[in-house]
Amino acid sequence: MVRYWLVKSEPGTFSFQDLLDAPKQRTRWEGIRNYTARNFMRDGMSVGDGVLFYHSSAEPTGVAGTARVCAAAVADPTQFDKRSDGYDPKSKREAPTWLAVELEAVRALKNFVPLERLKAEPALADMLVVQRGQRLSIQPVTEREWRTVLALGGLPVR
DNA sequence: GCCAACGTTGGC
DNA sequence: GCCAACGTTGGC
Repeated sequence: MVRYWLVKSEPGTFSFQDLLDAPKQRTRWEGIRNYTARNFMRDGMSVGDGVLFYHSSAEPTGVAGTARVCAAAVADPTQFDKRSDGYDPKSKREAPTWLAVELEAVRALKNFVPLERLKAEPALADMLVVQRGQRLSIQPVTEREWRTVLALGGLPVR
């Protein structure tokens, strides 16, 4: 069953263009340190799921492109790396606390869809990313929301 | 840079 | 197990 997701990234740290430029256009989605987001990766995300790549803390904020899950969640290596911001001294190698899926770029939206446009779209009124105070960095997206965002972005909906 | 909203931590 | 304090997120 294919599902849909939205992931947030600060483009100053890792933008959709960075994903397009990455080897094989893939990256491990490491550094997630929120239990709800981790649980989505562990229990929800499957290879092939569609992903909206959202730029947060940016000018403008909004959806820049689409990606897909290309590998299921494994232990996030940065939790064991003392030099990493994501280092977690409480996490044990035999029972890792934090996980990371792998994402692969699919394509940039033809038109970047700003948050303002998402908020203005009645079909997206219930979408998590437009809700006030919603800061989850990995969010489930309904098929209808997925189709609507792709249409706003000028991509054909497969 | 501000600050509202939220998640996590830790004292009790 | 409660909840105040704290740190972080992220829009503006």
